[in-house]
Amino acid sequence: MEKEVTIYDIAKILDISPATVSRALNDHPAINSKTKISIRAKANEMGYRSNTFASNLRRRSTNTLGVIVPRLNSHFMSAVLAGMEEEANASGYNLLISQSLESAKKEIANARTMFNSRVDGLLASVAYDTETFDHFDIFIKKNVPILFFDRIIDHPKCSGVVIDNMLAGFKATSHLIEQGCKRIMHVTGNLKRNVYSGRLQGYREALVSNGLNASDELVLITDLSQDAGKFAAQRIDEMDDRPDGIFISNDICAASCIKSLKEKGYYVPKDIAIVGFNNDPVSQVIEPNLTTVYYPGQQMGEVAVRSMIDHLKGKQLIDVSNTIILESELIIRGSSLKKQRSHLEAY
Amino acid sequence: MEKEVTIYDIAKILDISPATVSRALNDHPAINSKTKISIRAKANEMGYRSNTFASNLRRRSTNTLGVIVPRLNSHFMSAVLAGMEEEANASGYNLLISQSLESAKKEIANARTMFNSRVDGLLASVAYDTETFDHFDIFIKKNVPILFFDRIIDHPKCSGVVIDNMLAGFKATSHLIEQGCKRIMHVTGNLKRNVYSGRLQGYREALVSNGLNASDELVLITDLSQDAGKFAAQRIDEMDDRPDGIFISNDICAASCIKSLKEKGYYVPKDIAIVGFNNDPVSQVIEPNLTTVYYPGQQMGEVAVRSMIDHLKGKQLIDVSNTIILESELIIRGSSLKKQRSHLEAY
DNA sequence: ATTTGGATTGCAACCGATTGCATAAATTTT
DNA sequence: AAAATTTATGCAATCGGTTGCAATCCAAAT
Repeated sequence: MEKEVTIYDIAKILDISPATVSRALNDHPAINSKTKISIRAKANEMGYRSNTFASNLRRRSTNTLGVIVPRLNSHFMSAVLAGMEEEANASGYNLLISQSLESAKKEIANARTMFNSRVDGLLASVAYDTETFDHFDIFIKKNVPILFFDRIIDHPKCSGVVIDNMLAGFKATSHLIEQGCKRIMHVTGNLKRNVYSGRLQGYREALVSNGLNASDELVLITDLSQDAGKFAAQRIDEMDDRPDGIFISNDICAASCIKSLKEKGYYVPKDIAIVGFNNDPVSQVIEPNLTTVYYPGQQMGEVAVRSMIDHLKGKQLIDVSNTIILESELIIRGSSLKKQRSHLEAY
Repeated sequence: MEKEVTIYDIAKILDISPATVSRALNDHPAINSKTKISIRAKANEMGYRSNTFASNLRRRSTNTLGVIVPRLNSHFMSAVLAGMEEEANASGYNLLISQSLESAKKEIANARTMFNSRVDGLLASVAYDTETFDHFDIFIKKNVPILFFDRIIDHPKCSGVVIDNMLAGFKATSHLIEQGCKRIMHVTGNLKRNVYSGRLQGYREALVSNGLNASDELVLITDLSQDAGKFAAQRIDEMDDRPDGIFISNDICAASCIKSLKEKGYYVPKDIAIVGFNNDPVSQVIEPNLTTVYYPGQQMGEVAVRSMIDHLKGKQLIDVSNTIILESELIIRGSSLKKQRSHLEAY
């Protein structure tokens, strides 16, 4: 184990003070540029690396952002994290990542850990069953900025990065209506979460403005898992008055639902047209290919980190508690096309 | 912004020394248990939180593990990370995660960052085109343990967590042979990576031991992307002597290949049987469902972190440079079943 | 009553970088 | 040439825990 080189070692060799070395390495304007050059050269030569802890301790900041996500292993979240990582890395920030596994309890524990690790800022997408904001209060109190993404909590001191879920839900449903669907079902998740309640609202508005049935019996609240897709298909099979279109808030769930429906002998989209959400890889593999809402994960991650870092560096926009809304886009594929070429893609 | 509480504040109030407070909070055996209790109570009451930097600075360790992966956004890697996160979290370790995006250059930069962040240990799965070990030398020199997982590099000082890729490749290929395939193709990735070279070797052995053609023209080296799947199908379509079975080292690629083959009018598995790798969600959505090799991602992450932490805590097993081999399992689905019920799953 | 030894606690020196203030050196102004 | 600035560097305190070693306390042993 080699001994670590410190600024003291450099100072001693060059016969100057550690303070000067520190300033030189941080490009402080008060240091003569020739001095800087020689110090830097020597530092390199000696294999010096700055001790982050000493620096953090003194400066009282960590250059680390905390990230809490519901699950790491979803296509969407992977994309978000990939974006975050790239952006953070480019600005010299590190990410401390943890997952709540959709449990509020674990989320609370994670928040605590992040807090104790003294992250400079927190990026969070809340769990399925998170009810309160309490566990984030400590951050607010200590002035640590919080930015929510995707699944956000409205709070006067926090900003957020989202898509317009209402609009996305509206577009998805309207598309089904255009394709001739008259009785449209919606399979969604916990309505405490903005993403699901927003989409539901968009779905309802589309129905209402077209004079279609928007009753609660057509809304199925699930955990949007693969099993939930099966369950939905089962449920539909048992209905007297079956839907001719379904808007499902998650592609994995939608794909599994299509699969089950086909097994039960229904034709998609002829009998039932389906629209999913997320543009997950499965949407391009299921037959028929799944119409879905594209949702810019990578970009969401990038934007979230960028806006957090800008905020930390004092460059933040005028409004601290602003919400950034990213575009989403309906990608039309076979699973919803009743009118055009639907016979080709039917099965 | 509230003032942070330190052990000095606690010490002053209780009229004891900071050293005692520090020891009490760390459950040091020399401290009287009653003293401990009262110190802990007071610490809680005052909202004390330990300053990690001061602690790290003094102890010269970070309680942080660095993780370098090729990509964050794959199903397999998400599972690995989820496992790592769980295990690390349970032991009070943090994860610093970065992705190489399959580029050796970025991997080198990431390694440098990890090194400068003074991670206690490094967990890595190397990029597609990593050629040398050089960028990891600094860790070895400073005695920072490195553990490779999945895509490993053999090095006397590093341990690894893998599956038996050769065996998996052998099983997958043998299965195709059992189903009556006589001319089996293999689509794989960069052979510098153990995972691909191992599977290739297993594939060859299965062919050879069954007296089948194991020539190079049947091996297609690609990046295993979706496009590569299309490309493979295209290539097959142009062949004079077409294969009747394909073993593809990645489900995403395999699914896309099946899709393309179907579009070109081939029947799977009747004309061409296919086996993939990874048990990605798409494998259960593609029609016919994809036979694949299950690969315990979550468990791999858990084991990697656990074994790293055990090592760091001095509990490591006798052999420092051991390799842990996890079980993989062939999951048989429709895409390879020529004999049994194949007509049902044919299309 | 004195000694012995384990159980507790305190002292004080770190860990390595940062920074307000003072000082010295170089340059300009008068 | 002396005074006033400007420019560069150093001093020393500080961030908050950790830990080797010494000191103290108290009950058991002699």
